Amino acid sequence: MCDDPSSSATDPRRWWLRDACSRLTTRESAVSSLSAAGSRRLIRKLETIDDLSSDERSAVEGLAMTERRIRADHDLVREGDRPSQCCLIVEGFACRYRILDDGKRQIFSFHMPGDIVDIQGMHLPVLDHDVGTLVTCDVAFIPHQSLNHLIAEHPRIGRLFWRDTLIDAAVFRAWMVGMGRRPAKAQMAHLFCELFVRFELVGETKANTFQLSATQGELGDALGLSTVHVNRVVQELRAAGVITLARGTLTIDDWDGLAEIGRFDPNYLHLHRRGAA
Amino acid sequence: MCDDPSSSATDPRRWWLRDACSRLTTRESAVSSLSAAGSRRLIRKLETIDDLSSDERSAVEGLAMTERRIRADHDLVREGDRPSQCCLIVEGFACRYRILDDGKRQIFSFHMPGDIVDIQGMHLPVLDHDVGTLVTCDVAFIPHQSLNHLIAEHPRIGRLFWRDTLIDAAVFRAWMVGMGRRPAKAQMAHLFCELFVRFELVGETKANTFQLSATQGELGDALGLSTVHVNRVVQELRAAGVITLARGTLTIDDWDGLAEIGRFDPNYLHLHRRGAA
DNA sequence: CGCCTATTTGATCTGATTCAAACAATGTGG
DNA sequence: CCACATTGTTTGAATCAGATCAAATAGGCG
Repeated sequence: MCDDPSSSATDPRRWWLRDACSRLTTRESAVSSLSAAGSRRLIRKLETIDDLSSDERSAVEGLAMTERRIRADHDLVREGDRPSQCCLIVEGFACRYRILDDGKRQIFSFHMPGDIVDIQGMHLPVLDHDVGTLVTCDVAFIPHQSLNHLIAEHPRIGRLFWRDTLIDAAVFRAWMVGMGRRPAKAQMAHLFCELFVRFELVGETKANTFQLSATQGELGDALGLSTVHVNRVVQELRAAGVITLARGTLTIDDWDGLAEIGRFDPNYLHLHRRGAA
Repeated sequence: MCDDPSSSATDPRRWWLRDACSRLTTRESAVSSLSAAGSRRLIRKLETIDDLSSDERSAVEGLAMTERRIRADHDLVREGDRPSQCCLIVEGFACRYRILDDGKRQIFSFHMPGDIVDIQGMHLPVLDHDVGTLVTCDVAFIPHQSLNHLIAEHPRIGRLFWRDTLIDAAVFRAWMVGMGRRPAKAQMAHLFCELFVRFELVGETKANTFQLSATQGELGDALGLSTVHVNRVVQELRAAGVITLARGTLTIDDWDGLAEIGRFDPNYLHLHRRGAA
């Protein structure tokens, strides 16, 4: 983790984060609690995958969680870490990514309230990529032990986590299609559709609007495009009248049009509840 | 499945498969057995993830399997299927892919003996992509029921499958890095390194050589490149003296050179045994 | 041999990158 | 509350990696 600004500053591969960290002036606030917000978020997320019994819900509420506020552009976990806890996003927006030796970055996924970003750590001892915040986030840390106990007592919840992992992989595949075989405009439209549906599921939309807390450069790192090109494609989508994007707020003005441009078919998200389409 | 050539011929989206299927002159041979070869392959594969006890090994040997020979360019499972069994590759080479509405194809992963290509089907009722053979394959079909029983009796094996799924996702991420942020030459070199390591693990290499049963067009569909460009990049790698590729045989003449070009670091494969590097 | 598919080569085009600079928004300290 | 610093967005111009189109060559096989 990037608690200490100097830790990343000494790592030459982390130049972009070093800059980010050097802006840090105060320490993170570390608040320990059972995080009612955290379990509420997690329950809501799990219920997008399948129903929970009241018994299962209260078991999730019993998870041990330590909630902390993490500033923007800080890592929650790093490649090579051997974590003993999982990170649940309670508020904010985070991403999984990898930095290449030439300084380029590839973002693999975006994460929103309710997402556990490193469930992987429960089964593979060492992480193969980083997870970082894109804005200030409230993050609940859940000991593996506590999760293992939950799953042992409630095997159905274990299966929900497995399904969540598989949906994660399905999202990777959808991104691969965009990067490998689709023009930038379609790829970006598809991403916006995906994010809208996922935000909608966890109650983070207002009408046709949601907070897209990523810069155009960060969108480029996710789509495999340059900042400049992202900007031009955003303008194309604006000109097509399908979206409005300003100051971190994305409004979908014409869902059908956007979905058509992105050839968006939400099947791959394996929604349990009806999607936004 | 594409047992019947006409089934795909009627699907307008399947033009490339229709061509492939129309070549079919004889029916598949369907041989039912307990497939000693299948369980041997599966055991070997699982042991690349973690050790198995002799008890666990014989439990895997007890899995119900029906082995069949499937011709090249046929689907094992299709998007929208609700499979009741898993497909284990016993011999051959297969891939997961998706066809876009403009006829373009994106291949998500390659699969070799020992791989179960649709473990996903055990937890998500409906498949979101296709799986097809690239050459004639021997495939063992294992009922979900039988696998569920195995996992219930041997939870450690269940955890191995979970780890395998997570490694699968790690491979997706590695490909995403290549597609989004690396030049074609590095991306291709990385793929060749990955395939070599994976073939080596399951005993399918001879010295520095393995069968790469994919055309340059298929490699392009995996890398997000055109056939023509694949050809030119292959030639660059040949000229660099790192590989020989002819008639489906890939020889790595200079592992260090190839790994350097592809910035290949096998950590993401989470190998239990020592890799080929 | 003749057919089919895969590989290779050449020429041209284009989507996207890179470089450079202006502009807008937001925040900070005096 | 303004001056200034910082980050993010936008625009323009030049360039390039890789796509596309077209056609030749080479293997593999009945």
